[in-house]
Amino acid sequence: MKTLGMSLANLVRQWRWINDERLKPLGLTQSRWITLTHLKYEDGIQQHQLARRVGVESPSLVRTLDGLEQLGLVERRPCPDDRRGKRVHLTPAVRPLMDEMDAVLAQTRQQVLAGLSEQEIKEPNRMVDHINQN
Amino acid sequence: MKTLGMSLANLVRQWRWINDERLKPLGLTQSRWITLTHLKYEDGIQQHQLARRVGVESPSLVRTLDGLEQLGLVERRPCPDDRRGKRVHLTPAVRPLMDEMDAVLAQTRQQVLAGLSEQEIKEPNRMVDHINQN
DNA sequence: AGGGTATAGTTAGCGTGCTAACTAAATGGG
DNA sequence: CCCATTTAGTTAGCACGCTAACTATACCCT
Repeated sequence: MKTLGMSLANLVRQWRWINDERLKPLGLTQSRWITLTHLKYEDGIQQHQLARRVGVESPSLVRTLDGLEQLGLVERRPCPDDRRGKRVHLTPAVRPLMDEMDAVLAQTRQQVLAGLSEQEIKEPNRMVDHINQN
Repeated sequence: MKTLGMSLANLVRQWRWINDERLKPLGLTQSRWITLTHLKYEDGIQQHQLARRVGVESPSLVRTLDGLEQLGLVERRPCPDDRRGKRVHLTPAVRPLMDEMDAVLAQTRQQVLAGLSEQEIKEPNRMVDHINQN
């Protein structure tokens, strides 16, 4: 009596649990490491764009950034060309964490995906794309 | 810069959003309709067993059942052979909702899965199984 | 230029998952 | 038989998603 949707939801929660458990010593939670991962590739990106990349609404990101800022891992700076906006920058303090974080995430990923082929791994993306057409 | 895990998480959130949006008029939210779906197949099941079926911890289910009980859709009755336990029963009031709920869920499911083969649909379950071995 | 609309960020508050800690009842071993 | 451990349910409080509503700024159109 379990549909695909329920199974997927459980899968996502377990995946999250594994990462959270391992990254807890670093003070990182899921929303935080996802945000850092995106910032690593687009440091200085504007806040609403970052929200889009991460795939959450603005208010969700606000709280995550508040946490990261308190940890001193991230900095919000005013946007030079738009006085409403803020650019988000990584601080030097984040460097030591990054490598360890990446290692943990890679390990989890490998563990979860072991035994699945390239093609099988790409399948869910088709579903995501399909849904996005609504 | 989006990993499979993030894509899956987004997919699950969107799926949930679609169902919640359509079932809102009935007073149902995700945790509620999932619970009802399981109860439909095992009416009178004990609370901790129901939590296992649904795939959540006991405290999560407690709150969901509180809500369903307030709506008059569900009833907690004492367990005859264990004075600690409670059995969860559907009430007659739930009947009119059931059909509509099933229709909405089936429609969403079809919409999300359109264009995917049987085999592709079963793929995620392999992942779930794999993770469960940790 | 001035006024309506749109956009960036925030705050407030809800839904739903979790763990930790508690009570009451069952169970098992000396 | 009694005490220690386990189990069922609950409460309290956190993480993180959302929408609604607010402020400040930008933009656009007459």
